[in-house]
Amino acid sequence: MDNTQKSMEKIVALCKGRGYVFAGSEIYGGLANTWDYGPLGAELKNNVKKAWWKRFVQENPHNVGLDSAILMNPQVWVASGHVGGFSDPLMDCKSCKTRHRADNLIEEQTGAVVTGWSNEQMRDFIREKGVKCPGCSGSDFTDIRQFNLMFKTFQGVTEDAKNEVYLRPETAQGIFVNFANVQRASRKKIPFGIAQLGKSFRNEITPGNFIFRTREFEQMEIEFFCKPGTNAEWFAWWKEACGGFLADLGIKQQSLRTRDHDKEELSFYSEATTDFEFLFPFGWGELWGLADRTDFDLSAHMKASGKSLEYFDQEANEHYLPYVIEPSLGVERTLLALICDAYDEEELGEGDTRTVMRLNPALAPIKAAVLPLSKKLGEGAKKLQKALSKRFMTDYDDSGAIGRRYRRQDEIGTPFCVTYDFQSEEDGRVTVRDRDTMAQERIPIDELGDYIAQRIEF
RNA sequence: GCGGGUGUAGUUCAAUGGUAGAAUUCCAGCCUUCCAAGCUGGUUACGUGGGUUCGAUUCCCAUCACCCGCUCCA
Repeated sequence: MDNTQKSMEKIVALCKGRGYVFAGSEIYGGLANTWDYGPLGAELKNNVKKAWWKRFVQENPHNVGLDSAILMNPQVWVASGHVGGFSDPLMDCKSCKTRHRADNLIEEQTGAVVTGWSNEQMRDFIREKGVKCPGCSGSDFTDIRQFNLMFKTFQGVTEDAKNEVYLRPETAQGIFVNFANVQRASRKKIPFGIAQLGKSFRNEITPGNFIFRTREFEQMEIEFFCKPGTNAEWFAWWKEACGGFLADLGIKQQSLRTRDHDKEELSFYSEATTDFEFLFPFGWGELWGLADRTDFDLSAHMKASGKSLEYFDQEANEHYLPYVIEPSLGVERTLLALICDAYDEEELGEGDTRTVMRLNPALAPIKAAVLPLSKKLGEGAKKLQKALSKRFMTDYDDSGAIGRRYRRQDEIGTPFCVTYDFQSEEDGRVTVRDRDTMAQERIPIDELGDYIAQRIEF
């Protein structure tokens, strides 16, 4: 089944009903676009982050980790271009009610380069040249308003402009400003990468599609520093690595595509950009952005801070400013992609269906559920669950018929259901039922932990 | 933010100017030796705030949230 045939409503309902994702601040009527992760969502999210960290920090010989502050010196955002460039001049067409970026309209229709223009200059220019609305060809626009995508807040107790700080709109800058620190402390040689995982905030004009685009989100970013001239090679390496990681997470091949940006679409500082796009029920959406950012960021910070961020290559006996390959992945988007891909309604015949989340066992929130066949078997079953919980997230369910309990676990993606029956008391074995194949196997209780561990390794 | 649409149990859907019913889910009990069985009982809803009215879930207004577009991006 293609993901576009799946119903986003059903997926959202399941997420809410079973404790993956709740609407934020719900008892107060909610707060737009905020989502809270329930018991299962918190597990899944952690598992995704752990998998990423394991693959790209723990197992990768080049990379090290970092956890930098969300609040940074405002000059960082001036240097990075976010204060000036991370805001859009928007205006609405009064007749057809569509919204447009003033700078884009001018550049498209007149060829004029508007860099550095004030909003008033653009407004007057639009009126003078009769720039038209692409929607209705009219030219009756509202005034231009600036939408800065960065959240502002105040550091310290007084709310004056001096203490104004921003919530970071990306984790990347924390890496760039620590480039020299990390290189020195870790004694890493180029090529090497710095990985960081954390929250970022963007005051998006139009968020939406459940947890796909939110104003508060978590990123998994790597800045990979390499010698200028080797960047294309490393870009190709990372493209491979990103695709491999997504495949290993369990993203289906037919749900994924890559899209290389062409020259016109590229950011002015980028030599190459590839988007990994996922087929959500609402269409293709970007999951992972891979960009060759040249030395744009380090060079900007070097200029603005006056501190050298050059790298000295002992072997070649030369100084240079490294180029950067940036794979930037959204945690919530990955989570949503995994859930959408895993969601399945399976026909069992005679009108009977079961909802199954075919999550990668390594990522599943609950690894094993212990289900005593009868409540009378509670003592032995609870003992078993206690032993398993030393190693894995487990669940225990003795309520209702056994079939119903299997279905509950199917719905939340638990890979293994362990049934403790009357015979278990005698022979010390339990029935392990596989979520995907529904096959059953008798396993000795003392081998159960290893049995599960082997099957959930990432 | 602008335009359009929508708001009744966790979910899906009723009814009504006189304060709401069902299915399913969930919980408890009985029964039950492996895939949503059965029986009994139970919890849970008119998004929020005003207005009109003797009385509003129903009519009006505002607000909040969600969905679809515009725009942006991980």
